[in-house]
Amino acid sequence: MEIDYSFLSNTLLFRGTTNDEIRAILQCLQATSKDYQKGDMIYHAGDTVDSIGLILHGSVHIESDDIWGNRSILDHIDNGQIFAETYALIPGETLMVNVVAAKDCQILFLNIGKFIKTCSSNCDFHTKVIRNLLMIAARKNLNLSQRIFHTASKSIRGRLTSYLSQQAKINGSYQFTIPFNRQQLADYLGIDRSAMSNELSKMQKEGILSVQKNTFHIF
Amino acid sequence: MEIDYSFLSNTLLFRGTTNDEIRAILQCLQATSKDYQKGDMIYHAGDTVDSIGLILHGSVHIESDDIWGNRSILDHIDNGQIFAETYALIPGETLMVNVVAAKDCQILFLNIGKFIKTCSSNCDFHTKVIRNLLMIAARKNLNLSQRIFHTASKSIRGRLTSYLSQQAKINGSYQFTIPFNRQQLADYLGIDRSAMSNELSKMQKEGILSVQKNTFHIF
DNA sequence: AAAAGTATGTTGTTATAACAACAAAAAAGG
DNA sequence: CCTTTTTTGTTGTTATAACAACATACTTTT
Repeated sequence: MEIDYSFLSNTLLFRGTTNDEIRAILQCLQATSKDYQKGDMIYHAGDTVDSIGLILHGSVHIESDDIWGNRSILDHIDNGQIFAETYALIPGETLMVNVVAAKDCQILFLNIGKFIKTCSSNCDFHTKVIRNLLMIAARKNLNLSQRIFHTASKSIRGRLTSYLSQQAKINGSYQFTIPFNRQQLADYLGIDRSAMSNELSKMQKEGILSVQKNTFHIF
Repeated sequence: MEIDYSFLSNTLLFRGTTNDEIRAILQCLQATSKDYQKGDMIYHAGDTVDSIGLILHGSVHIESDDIWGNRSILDHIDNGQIFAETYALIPGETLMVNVVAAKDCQILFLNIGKFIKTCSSNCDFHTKVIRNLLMIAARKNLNLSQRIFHTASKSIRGRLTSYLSQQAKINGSYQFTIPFNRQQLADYLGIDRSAMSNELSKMQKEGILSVQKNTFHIF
């Protein structure tokens, strides 16, 4: 397996490690890589896993199929990011979701479950990876909490204002651009797209905000 | 400060550490304890924090006040558990919620932010605490993901079946008892209590399930 | 045991969001 | 540049959940 160390050392997981350390860690983590074609299922709902996936090339979707067969995309994971770390860390916990290749991709699998539990060599670089994992988990936690927060209101208006207020705060400006199109924003907030469009129109008529494409201006 | 080492060594954060190690860790984490009376605000929304709280006695609520002053309880943290770890780990991130004493309580504050960033002594017991923190974060992650999952459906029926199916699976039985009363379940699923009661009645009439208090039986 | 306080179920009304269907605008492709 | 596809906005209808108000059951207190 050809390893691109400079790529890995720029990922959140390996941040702050040297090439030598990465080499050692990959050994510990029993790293293997595998290629997938767009649409391939990488992990199935119901699987138990002990390896996280790190995306070397391409991207994946975290998807959920409900009982009626409706597929919804819960998350998009890009190049350099990891997935399934929660499930790899908690032994025996079954995946609620599918992981599907969004593009052709190459995944590096790292057996983190075994690593956490049994790898005895408590060297410096072990701690680095665990710290990095902790920071990734904390960040993910924050994102999940925020989403729950923004969907707490029962009205479309309430959810929009919650989300948009936060975006304004993050950007430090009443004018900002969001990383979603309308459908994605509606999915994120758990509401119907057309109803949301309608509400945004009303808010513009009321003079609360203005929108051009993904750029919002709150008054 | 009197430290109850046997209590601490039974918490998830200090699991697997000896009394001597706990003593050293508390030093590193600049541990201080403080007493609060029921209703006291421990952390305010908008604060930035670098210390996590570990509950020595009592319990706290994670609360949110919306713009209209409606207070909703997002989480209940008990004796031995920690709070604010996400915010302590991510520098500069402001709290979205209030932490309020649910009972008279004693909180041990641990400066984890500084610890993660600057504490240089990478000893065995440091790694233990970080590992424990990672496991706590992963578990929290899973809980948040599951809540998002159960609130993904737009109908009350859908949310109930999602939640109840999972409970049945966790308990390995079609008969199980949930840790919520009706109001708490409704809050968790983000729906109106009376509407939920109504839906549960319908489901019972349809012969899908039966309920007595918090005990469900799915057919 | 009575009284007060909570929790739960029931019902009817109302507001609102989902849904469907389409038009208009924007982006992508040839 | 024209065609096709995708995205967004608009409208009307319908289903449904929120809400309010109350009755009943269950707890807790004294």
